[in-house]
Amino acid sequence: MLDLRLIRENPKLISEGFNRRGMHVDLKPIQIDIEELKNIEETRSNLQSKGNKIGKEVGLKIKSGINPNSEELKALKSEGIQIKQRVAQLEEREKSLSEKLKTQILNFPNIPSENCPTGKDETNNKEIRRWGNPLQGNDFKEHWEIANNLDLFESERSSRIAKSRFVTLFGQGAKLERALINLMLDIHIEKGYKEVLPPALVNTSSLTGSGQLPKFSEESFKCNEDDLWLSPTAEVPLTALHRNEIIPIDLLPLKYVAYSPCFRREAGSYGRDTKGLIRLHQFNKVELYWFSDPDKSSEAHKQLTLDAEAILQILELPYRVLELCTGDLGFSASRTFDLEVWLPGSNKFREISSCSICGDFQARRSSIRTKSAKTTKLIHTLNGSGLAVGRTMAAILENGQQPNGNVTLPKALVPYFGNTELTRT
RNA sequence: GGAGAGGUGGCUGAGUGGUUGAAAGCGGCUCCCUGCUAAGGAGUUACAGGAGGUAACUUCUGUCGAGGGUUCGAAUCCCUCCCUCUCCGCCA
Repeated sequence: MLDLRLIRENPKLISEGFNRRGMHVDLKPIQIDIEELKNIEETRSNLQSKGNKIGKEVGLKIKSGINPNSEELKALKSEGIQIKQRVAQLEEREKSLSEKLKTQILNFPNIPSENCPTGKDETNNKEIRRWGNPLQGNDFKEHWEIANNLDLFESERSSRIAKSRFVTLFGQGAKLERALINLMLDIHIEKGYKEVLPPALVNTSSLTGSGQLPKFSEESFKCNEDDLWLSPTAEVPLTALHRNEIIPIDLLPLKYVAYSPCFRREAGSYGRDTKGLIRLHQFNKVELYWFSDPDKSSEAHKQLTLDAEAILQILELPYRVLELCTGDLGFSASRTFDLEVWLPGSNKFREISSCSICGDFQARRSSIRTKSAKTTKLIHTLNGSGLAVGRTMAAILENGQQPNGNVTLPKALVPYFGNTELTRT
């Protein structure tokens, strides 16, 4: 959420930020509403002040022994009633105005960081670095073919259980998923992250706090009987973990790593990535999350990205790092580095992690602050996958595939999996 | 799901209609005294928003789980909801 005060005092900064995202919003009407709201608040609080004084006066007079039914007191009381009625009128207007403003502002995305390159869409993203040697050739199979051969998972019967875009893992496939989750968690814990296993269902406030609501309600599954949604990413419960808190500055940064199943409706992606593990309604993810001192968040962003990259390196998976341009930036992010893993079967890089700094955007929505000696200020939040587990499995299958149909596993995974390769059983 | 109890400041915990934003204690901070592993004394210590001032600061409003209501006046009375705890039932 953007700062009301900033909209009031520096609307240019905001509209320029929106322009860089390719959005054009006229802030004038909002500014007018903010101004009116301010004026109403002022008159209202003056009236209340008057009312409070009358209340006290009545109390004192009664105490001093004046007849409670005297004309003097009656007059005071009726003045009190009148004030109360006028206050009620003002409050009504105030409430509808501030609700209107709030919904508008909750629908505004974050302002891109000045470091974020301006661009129209994903074609303007900037490659920053590469790691590893991508396998090239025409003989590489896509991961679902490999998996099918090894009986790792099945999609068709999963739609019997649930619907399309769900997958059921079997045998070595299930075990590999488990091994990957454990490896990722262990490595991050080793680096000082605190492990969290959050609820998979989250309420409306949590989704609003991290930016998924109100704008993207069609992206998440909702439980109709309750104020609960299936969490689309652990970013949501992790942000909500410290909602309405003031975190002492010497405790920062708080670094969390969370494994969670993630649920997404994938509305509007019919026909895309219908095969395999790339785009599912339910997938597993290990998420990295920082609550950072706002003065140190830029450095934190780089570190978080490196921590996510470390998993790819340990798993010997070639990848590249992209800096997203303003046109491809997510709603809550002010700057994002995407990690894309190499998939030789389809001969391209695929997103496997998105490492974003959100500045105070989520912190303002969720009211998460820090306190140093004198001042209280909003903290900065950062998140990134470390990594998306299903896509990691796809990458391991495609990069480790052998001509005989087996898959050689990265060395680091062997202790977790208990074998050096996946074989036909 | 049924019955009961309760939700107050960083924490513990008073407060059942009138200068109570809230006693007391703990903790935190500042200063003083003393000087050796400690103790004592004084002061200070919630959050949000508005107005005024370069600023230190002053001032107004709101906030005692949330939202309504009664009243000139509510932490205190009434209603609804949420949450926590205890007992019973059910359940992985």
